[in-house]
Amino acid sequence: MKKLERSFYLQDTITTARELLGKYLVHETGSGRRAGIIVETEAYTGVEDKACHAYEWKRTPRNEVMYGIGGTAYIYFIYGMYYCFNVVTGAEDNPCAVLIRALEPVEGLDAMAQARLGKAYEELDSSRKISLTNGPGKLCGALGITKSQNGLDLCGDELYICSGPAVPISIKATPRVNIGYAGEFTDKPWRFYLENNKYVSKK
DNA sequence: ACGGGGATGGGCT
DNA sequence: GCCCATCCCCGTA
Repeated sequence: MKKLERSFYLQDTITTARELLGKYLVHETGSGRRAGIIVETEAYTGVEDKACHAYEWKRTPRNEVMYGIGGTAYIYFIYGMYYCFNVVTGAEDNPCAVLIRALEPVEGLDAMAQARLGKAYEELDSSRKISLTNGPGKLCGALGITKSQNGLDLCGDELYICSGPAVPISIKATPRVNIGYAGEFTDKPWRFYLENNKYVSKK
C-alpha cells in the first residue's frame, strides 16, 4: 500500500475519478488513523462544466484551492451542517476536482462510530454501520474532515490516499447527484461507483 | 419501500 | 435574502 504520487492527480479528471475507486483514503488524526476504501466518486470537470464550482472561471474564497495543483484537498461546507471532501485534479489554474461520495470503513471504526453517533462500533446494527460513511457528508463526519483540512497537500502526511489491493473491480457510471441546476451537464455520466458495494450512497 | 419536508448556517449576489 | 455536490425523520402503504 503505497501513497499516491503527484503524477496520479495530474491525470484528467474523469480518469482520476474512476481510478480513485478501490484506493484507501487515510486521515491521520491526533487520536489515531481513520481510513476507508473509496467506493463512489463524482468528476467535476472544470470551467465548462455547469455543475462545477469553478464554472466560467468563477473564483471566490471558497473555491480558491481548486486553482491549485492536482493532489490538493478541496473541502467546503454545505447545508449548514456538513462538509464535502474533494480531490483537486490536473495542472494549476485548471480548476477541476473529484468529489468523494462514499467509503467502505477499514481502520478506526470505533472513532468513526463515536464521531458520527457517539457510540462504540459494535453497538451499531448493520444498517447504522453502513450509514457511517455512505455519503459525502457522512464520510467527512466519520473521518473527522472539516474546513481545517482545506488546501492540504494529499502528497503530505496528514490526509492522503494509498493504492489499494490489485483486485478486479467493476465500475458503474451514472449521472451526478443533486445537480439539477446544471442544464445539459445534469445528465453527464460522471458519477462512478463500485458495483455491488454496499457502502455506495444510492442505487 | 418510498417520499416529503425540516434542519441549519456559510457563501455569494 | 436566496442558494446549496446533504442528511435524517416521520408520514403513508
